[in-house]
Amino acid sequence: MLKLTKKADYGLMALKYLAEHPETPALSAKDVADAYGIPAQLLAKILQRLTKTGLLRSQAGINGGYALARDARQISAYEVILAIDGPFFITSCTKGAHGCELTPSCTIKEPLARVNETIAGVLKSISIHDLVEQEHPPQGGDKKGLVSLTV
Amino acid sequence: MLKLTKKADYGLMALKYLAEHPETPALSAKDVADAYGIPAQLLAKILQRLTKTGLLRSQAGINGGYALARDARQISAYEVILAIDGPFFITSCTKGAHGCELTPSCTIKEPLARVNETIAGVLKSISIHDLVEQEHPPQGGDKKGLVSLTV
DNA sequence: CAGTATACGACTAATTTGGTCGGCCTTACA
DNA sequence: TGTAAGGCCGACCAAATTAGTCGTATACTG
Ligand code: FES
Ligand code: FES
Repeated sequence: MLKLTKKADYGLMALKYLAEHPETPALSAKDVADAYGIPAQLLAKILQRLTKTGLLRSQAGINGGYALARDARQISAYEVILAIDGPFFITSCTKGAHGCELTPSCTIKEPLARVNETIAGVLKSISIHDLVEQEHPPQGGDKKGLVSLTV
Repeated sequence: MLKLTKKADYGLMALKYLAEHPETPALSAKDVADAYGIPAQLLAKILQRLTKTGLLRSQAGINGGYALARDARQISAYEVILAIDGPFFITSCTKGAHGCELTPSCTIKEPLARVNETIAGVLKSISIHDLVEQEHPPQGGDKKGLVSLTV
């Protein structure tokens, strides 16, 4: 409930791993999968998807693999999740398309849509680079990426 | 993905409905279920759970039913969701108990835990009363419950 | 060409969620 | 005092989603 899918998690982990190895021109799906002990074929599919959405660049053939398409700072967690799991809405009813015709009396969705935006905002404010940074977390009064919005 | 379960949704709807009818001493699960067209038995179970966690007061017997245990302002969406779906973590690995022993190398969880807290914070800042209020939403520069935290 | 890698779709398995059923206990009130 | 409206609870089944596998085709390197 209200949690990332494993695929999205894997995706983030992989991107982070790639961000940590900027020297290497490309890392194969297997390399990354082995590093974290996640199913290679599954990760492969995930990376393929990320490639299709433009977050990664791929190279087939020997010594091929994947590399970030942009700087780690320019890739937000939001993009990754979006690419892997598709658009997400906290409310069950999509609202945008045709509303919740079944339960027209329910007005819960409106305020919840804001929660949704808030979450999206937070996710957008986190970049892959941030994930790498916080590897060694105990830094003091850090304050970048301040999120502030009214509910 | 990253969405409320229907149960939680139902629960919020029900609480909102109860909040909208403060005159009546108690509304039966069936009353509420009919009002929104949701399965009565399922709603009943949800309301029972909310009762057990102290958000509702119940009354058995004829003319019995449920009523809010506290003022609508004092019940947060967070509590409701927590009561229905159990504690939620955005990360797959619970982290608290025994960490992610399987993938000790993964440090994704740390920053994501903050996202988790942010979401929880937003949810906590929304009360059932807010849901009722925003029924007729187009009010101007409202600014209560401002959430602000660093990521 | 041989070998290593991505690309992609179909499929199955596992998990989670949604929903139902049946029996029991409590209370109002006729 | 008995009966019907209602809550309470656990077991169970069904549907949906997610996780993971397999097979095959294609691309690149040397
Ligand atoms: S769930 Fe669709 S309007 Fe409430
Ligand atoms: S998923 Fe558990 S540490 Fe990353």
